[in-house]
Amino acid sequence: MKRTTSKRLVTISDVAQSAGVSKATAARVLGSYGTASPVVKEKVREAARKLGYQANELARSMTTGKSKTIGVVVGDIENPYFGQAVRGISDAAHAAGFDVILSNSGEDAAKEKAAVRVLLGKRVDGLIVTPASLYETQHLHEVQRSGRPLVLLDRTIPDLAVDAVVTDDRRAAEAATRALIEAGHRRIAYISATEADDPIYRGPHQINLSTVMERIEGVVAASRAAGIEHPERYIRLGANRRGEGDKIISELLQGADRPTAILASDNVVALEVFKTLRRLGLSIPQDLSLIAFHDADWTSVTSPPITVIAQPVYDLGFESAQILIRRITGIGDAPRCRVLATTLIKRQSIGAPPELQESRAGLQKSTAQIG
Amino acid sequence: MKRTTSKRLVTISDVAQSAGVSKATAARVLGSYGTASPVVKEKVREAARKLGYQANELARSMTTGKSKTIGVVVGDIENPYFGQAVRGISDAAHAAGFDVILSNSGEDAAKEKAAVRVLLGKRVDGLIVTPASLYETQHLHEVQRSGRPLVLLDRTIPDLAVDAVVTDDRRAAEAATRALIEAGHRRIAYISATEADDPIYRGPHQINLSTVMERIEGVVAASRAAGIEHPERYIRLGANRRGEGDKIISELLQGADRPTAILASDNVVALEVFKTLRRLGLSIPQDLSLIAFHDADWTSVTSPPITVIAQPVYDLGFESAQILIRRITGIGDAPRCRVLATTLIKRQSIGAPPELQESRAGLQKSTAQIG
DNA sequence: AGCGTATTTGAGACCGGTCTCACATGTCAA
DNA sequence: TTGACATGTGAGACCGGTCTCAAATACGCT
Repeated sequence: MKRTTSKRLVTISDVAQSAGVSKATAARVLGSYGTASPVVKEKVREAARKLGYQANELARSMTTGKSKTIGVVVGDIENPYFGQAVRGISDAAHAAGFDVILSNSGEDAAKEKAAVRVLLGKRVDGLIVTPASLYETQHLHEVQRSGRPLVLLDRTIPDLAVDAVVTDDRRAAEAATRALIEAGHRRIAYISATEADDPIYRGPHQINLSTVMERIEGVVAASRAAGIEHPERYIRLGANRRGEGDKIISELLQGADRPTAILASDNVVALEVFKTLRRLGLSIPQDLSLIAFHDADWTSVTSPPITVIAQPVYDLGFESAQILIRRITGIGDAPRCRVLATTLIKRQSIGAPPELQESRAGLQKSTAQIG
Repeated sequence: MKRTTSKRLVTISDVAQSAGVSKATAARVLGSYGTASPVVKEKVREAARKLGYQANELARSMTTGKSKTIGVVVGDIENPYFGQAVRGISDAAHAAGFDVILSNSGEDAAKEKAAVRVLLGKRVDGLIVTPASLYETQHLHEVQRSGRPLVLLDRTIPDLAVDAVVTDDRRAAEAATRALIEAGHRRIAYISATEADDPIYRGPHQINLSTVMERIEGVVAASRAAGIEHPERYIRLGANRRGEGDKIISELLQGADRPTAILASDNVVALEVFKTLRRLGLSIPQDLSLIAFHDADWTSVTSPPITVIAQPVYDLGFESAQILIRRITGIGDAPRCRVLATTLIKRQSIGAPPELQESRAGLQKSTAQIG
C-alpha cells in the first residue's frame, strides 16, 4: 500500500533559492559556463550538494540541441562479433564523453527502420548502424536528411554517401580460398549465415549484404584464377536458422561431388560444421578442411584448432565511433570508407583433400578423438 | 566547404501552422491524447507527413516525466554471458515499448557509479545493474532515493531492498562439486575470474560479489559433506586478467598435492584451463576433470565436450526487464529476489581421478535439473 | 426554440535547463 | 570626477512538447 510520494527531483531553481541567488546564476555555476564570483560559486555548490541536486540532462539537451549520446543499431548483440564491436564503440564513446543507446535489429530491415526512427526521436547526436539490407535504406537517407551524422559499421551501402568502417572481406575471402587451393582443394564451399530465399546460390540478386557479396566475389575470383570451373555451385546461404545449418551442411557433404573444404561465414556456422561433421563421423582435416571468419576465442581450443580469418572487430567499433564523433564535432570533409585489414591465422584445420592424401601417418597426436 | 545549413527540425508548431490549427490541437492529434474531430485529425496528419514531422522525444519526456527508457549497466558486453542477458533485456523492453541505454562498467565500481549517475541524469524510468561490488553501493541507494525502480541482475546485495534476478549459484556449485565427488575426486579446485587482491583464497572478506560468495559456499559445503578436509585450499581468484589465468592454473597443477578436478567460474576461465592443459601436455578427463559455469555454445564441440552448468542467461535478462517494467508501471509490492534454476549438463569432461583409473567406466551423457 | 450536456478547440502555463541582454558594480586612466 | 571597460548578476525568453482550463460549437431532448 505504500505509495511512493511523488518525489519531485531537485531542480536548479531549488538550488538557486537555497543559495540565495538567481536561477541564472546557479545554472552558470552548475553548468560550468559564463562567469560567477568565487564566493557565489561556493555557495551554489554547497547548496547543490546539500540538496542532492542532479542536472536533468533531458532539459539540458533540449536547449543545447546536443544530447551527447550516440545511437547504435546492430544485427544481434548476442553474437560475440557484435558484442566486441559494441564494446569498441562504447569505449570510444565514453572516452569522448558520449553515451550509447543500443538497439537490436535482429537483422530485420523493418525493425532496424523502427529503431532508427526511435533514436532520431530521442535526438541522438549521431548514429552507427550495421544495415540489415543493401536495398531498404529509406530510413538511412532520412537520417542524412535530418542532418545528423551516420556511420555504417561492417557493411556498406553503395548509393549512400556516408562514412563506413568495414573489413576487407573480398581479399580475406580470396586469401582463404587461395590457402585452400594451395593445399590442393578444388571443390570449395562457402557457407553463409545470411538470410536468403533459397539456400542454393543463384546470383547476386539474392544477396542483400555488401559483406556477403564481397566474400562471394573473393571466393569466386580466387577459384577462377586457379582454373576452377563454376565455383558458385558450392555456395550456400541461410545457414543461420536453427537446424537449417545442419541440413545445408549435411546435404552438401552427402551429395555427389562433395566439397573437400568449407569456408564458414562466421563462428556460429563453423560450430554447425563441427557438429554436423561429428554426427556424420567425419573429421577435420582428414575428411574436410575448414576455415572460418571471425577469430572467436574458442576456435583455438577445438581439436583441431581452426584456421580463421581474424577481423579487428573491436577496432571496427572503436573507429566507427571515433569517426562519428569527429563528424558530430563538426569535421566536414567528404565521407570516407575506412577498410581494416584482416589476418589469416593458420592453425590445423586445413589438410590435403582426401584424394590427395598419401602420408596420413605421422600427424595424429594421440588416439583419434571421437565425439 | 559545404556548410550544413543548421537544419531546424520540424516542430509541432510548424505542423499546426501548416494545418491551420492551434499548437494544442496538433499536439493532441500527433500525441494521440485528448480529442479531435476526424477532419482535423486528417488535416494535421497530412501536414505532419508533408513536412516530415518527427516528435522530439526529449521534449515529450520533459513534460511527461517518463522517458520510456531503461538504463542498463553490465560488467562487460563483450562477454557472451552479458551479451545474452542484454539480448533478453532488450527483447523484453522493446516488447513493452521501452528503449535501452547500455553502459559498460568493466566490473569497476567507480565506473559503474559514474554510469548510474549519467543514466539517472538522462532520466531513465528505471535501471538494471549487475553490481560490481557488494560494498560500494552508495550510488544504488541513491537510485532508490530518487524513487526510480532498480533491478539487480545476476548478483544480489543483501543490504539493499530491491528486486533481483539471479541464478541459484550455491546449489549449482554444490551439484557440480557433488558430481565430481561421485566420480571419485577429493581434491577439487574452484577457479574464479573475480577480481581479488591475492589469487589465494583467504576468506569471504576478499570477495565482493554475491555469486562468488555463494559458489564458494556451495563447493565448500558439498566437500565438507563428503568429509573432505580444508577444501578452501584449492580455491583461486583473479583468473580474469590476461596471463593471470594461465599462471594460476599451471601453478595449481604443478604444485604438490595437485587437484584432480577443476570447477571454472565461466567459459573464459574454462578456455584458459584448456589452453594451459594443452601447454602442459595434460588431457581431459584422464589427467583432470573439468566443469564450467555457463553453457557457451562452443563447449559442446571441444574434445572432449565440457560438462557445464547451464544458466538461463537470456531469461535472467528478460525477467529482470519484465520485473523492472512492472515496477515502472506502478506495482508496489515488496521487492523480491527471483532465483532461476540452473542445469548440470553432463558431457565428457569428467572422469575418475588419475589414482583411481583402472576401469574406464561408462561416461554417459545426461542432464539434470538443479534448482 | 431553448436548455443542458458533450465534444472540439485554442490560449497559455509548465517542465528544467540555457542563453541573451540589460543593468549594477568595480577598476583604472585621464 | 568622469568616462571606458571588464566583470558579476538577474529577468525573462526559449527549446518543443504536454496539460489545464475556459470558450466555442455541436448535439439531444422537451
